[in-house]
Amino acid sequence: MSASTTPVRQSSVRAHNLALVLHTVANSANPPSRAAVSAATGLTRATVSALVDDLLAGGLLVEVDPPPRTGAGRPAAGLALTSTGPAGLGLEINVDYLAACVVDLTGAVRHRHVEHADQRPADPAQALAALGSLAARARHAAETDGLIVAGAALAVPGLVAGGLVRVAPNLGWQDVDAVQALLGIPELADLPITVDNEANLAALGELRVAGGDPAGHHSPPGAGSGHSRPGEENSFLYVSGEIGIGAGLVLDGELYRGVRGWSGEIGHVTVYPDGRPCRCGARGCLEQYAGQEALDAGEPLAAAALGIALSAVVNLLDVPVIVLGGAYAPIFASLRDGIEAELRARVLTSALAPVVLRPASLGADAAMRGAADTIIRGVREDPATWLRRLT
Amino acid sequence: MSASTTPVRQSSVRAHNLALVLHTVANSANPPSRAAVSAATGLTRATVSALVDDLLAGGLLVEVDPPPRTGAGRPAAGLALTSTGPAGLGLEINVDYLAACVVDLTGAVRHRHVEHADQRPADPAQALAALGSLAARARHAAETDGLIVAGAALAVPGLVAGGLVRVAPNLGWQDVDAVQALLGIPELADLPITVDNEANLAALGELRVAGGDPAGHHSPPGAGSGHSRPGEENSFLYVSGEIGIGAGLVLDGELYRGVRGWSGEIGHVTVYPDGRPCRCGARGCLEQYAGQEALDAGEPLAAAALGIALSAVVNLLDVPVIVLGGAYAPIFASLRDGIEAELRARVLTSALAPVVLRPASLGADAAMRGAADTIIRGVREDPATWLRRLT
DNA sequence: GTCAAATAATTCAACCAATAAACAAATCCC
DNA sequence: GGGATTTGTTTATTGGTTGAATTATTTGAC
Repeated sequence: MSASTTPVRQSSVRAHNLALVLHTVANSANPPSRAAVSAATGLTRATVSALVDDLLAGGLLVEVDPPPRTGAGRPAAGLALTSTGPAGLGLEINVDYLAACVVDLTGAVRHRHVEHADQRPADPAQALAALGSLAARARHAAETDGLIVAGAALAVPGLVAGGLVRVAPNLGWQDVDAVQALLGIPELADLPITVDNEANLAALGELRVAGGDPAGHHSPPGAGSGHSRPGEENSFLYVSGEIGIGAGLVLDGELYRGVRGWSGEIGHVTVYPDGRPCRCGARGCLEQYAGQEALDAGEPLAAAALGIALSAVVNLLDVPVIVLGGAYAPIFASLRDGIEAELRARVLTSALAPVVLRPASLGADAAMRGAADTIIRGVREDPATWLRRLT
Repeated sequence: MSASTTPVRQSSVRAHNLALVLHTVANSANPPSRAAVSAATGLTRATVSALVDDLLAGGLLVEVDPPPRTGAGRPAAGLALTSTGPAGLGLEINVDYLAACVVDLTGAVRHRHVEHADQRPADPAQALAALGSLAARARHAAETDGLIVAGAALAVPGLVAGGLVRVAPNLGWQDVDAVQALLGIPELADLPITVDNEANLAALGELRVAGGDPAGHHSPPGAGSGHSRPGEENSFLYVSGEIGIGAGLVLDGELYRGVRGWSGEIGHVTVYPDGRPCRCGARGCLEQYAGQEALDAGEPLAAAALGIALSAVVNLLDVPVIVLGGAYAPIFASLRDGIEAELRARVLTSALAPVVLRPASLGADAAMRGAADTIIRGVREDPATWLRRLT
């Protein structure tokens, strides 16, 4: 418990407990009753009732048919996340497509629009205008479904700091204020919008699938019961192989962005100190051996180079799981043995517990999904703010 | 705000705010008044008064002479951490010495006992018995000073997991239950005792000096005002060069131990994939080029190898500061240029903001100090539990 | 069929902790 | 000495959880 710097008042207690109840409902396999939530959280039944009332009134929970009866007693009312409440708008701009999706509070993808087109000839303003109209369409479709879009997040393949896209080499962008551009579109002007790096958001997308949430489409092998586990699958490195190689690091269920937001530059980890020169100016960067260009050229060292760099990550951070995404996902089978051989040899603790290596589950949608997830995650973790919004 | 899994009651509010007040007093340059604490925290003066009363009654704070008067108004009563309250017992066992120290709530070292002797011939039980009697003497000395030892922490040069020293190669230990051994000594039997890796604890010792706490002996260059800063000096990598090379990673003021507690194994990060064989079985590990044996042999590649490995850390984690400790501290000047050249070349963002490299400030005492700090940190971050102890 | 047992959910008084505002204390400055 | 000013305490109020009692609804036994 690190002493945060803010005072706590009674209302913070309520905010916390609202989040706790929502979280418990979200992570239950079957719609739980108030009594079940009470047992799971340690809160009194009376308190849970009061909190649930607020969440029902605020349109975050709904009562559904109870879970199958077990014995005697008054039947319970099942609780579930609503599918007509707040939703997140996930946006992505990449070299050869624009995409938008809407995810509801349960984590279900309700709308999905993808527009294939080479963005490189377009200047940032043009590309963002096109994305904006795609986003506006997605929002409109969602709201005719009864959803309320709570915010939007944009994934870009580049370095983001202070809300600005500092540099996105493959788009040819530099210091672009993407948020301002999107806010300039009338249909989006009222939304809170954020930008983040594509690998970071894709990592969050994988988190949704892997850990913490049965609303995701598959359970990881060996995962325990529905509750938030301490670390096993909640800590992993997501590696996104594109032209460059980016990584999103999730530690204990939280994305670690670094002090200045520049973490995850695994593409420029040195693999062969005297190796090939890299466009970053150094020599022997991973990107030169395992970037998409090297892969396309049939680089024989790709898997070994990845294994060496990943071994460094595991030795330093003790992350138990590595997820390969982007261009790596489809060729996972051909990379696996080469990477695992290096991990076995180079990770000091590999004998004690092997590192789990797996392909990304969401494919090309990971970043967009992760972007939308950040929005609904915001509502889930702070429902009190959402409830206050109803003036 | 990640929704934790525990409910919050009113008493948690009090516990949090007690910690907040204590933290604020600890991080103030001059003894603050209740009103100043109120202003700094956002809590009401009335609330601060009530909290301070508890902390005074519980012997964590004392009233001292007020800070120099400024203008009109009733004079304030200054508040300061007590130097006769709870204290932490820091223990260290290493290849050629045993050590114990006592640190009070203000962070001052009140007692320090070091016993030079080669521990390698001794078996674990012998070594721990000797350390135990050193610890008992330190505790006795502290308690005749009016201190109350709140707990002890032990630093060992090895891999610790589940409270056990799994392996400490340089001591020749394997699966040693050091805590049990120490608890077997009558004078220590009532203390909460923990063990941790030497590099981890040394990192925490450096944190005390570098960030967050003016009670440390020097302020870092460029550090801001007394308050807990977001990241600058609160995130760093501490690298401890001994026979092996360990690292303690501090992110946002918290030690990151890894999912299984095995983080920080920088000594086995690959630097030259086809390089010298390492006793871990791999090739080209950093340890072979920058471990103490290589340094003693005058290895010319030491600085470069360190620079390569550290560049990987910075690229991955965006840590702005690297602290060199252990055997590196005394030869810092000779390593600096070589390391910085690699960092400049290989860290992608080095042009945007250079990585700060500095020697450890605490020298050989870092781990022992850090161990003691973990105890008083426990009291500082959760004063409510300490207060409850007075049945 | 009726009644007892069991389980779910709500109501209500008590309690705890923070707040706001009034009040008391101690000093400065004219 | 008296107003202005700041510190610290007192008191009533409010928000939120608790625990016990109460109501509601079902199963199962006789």
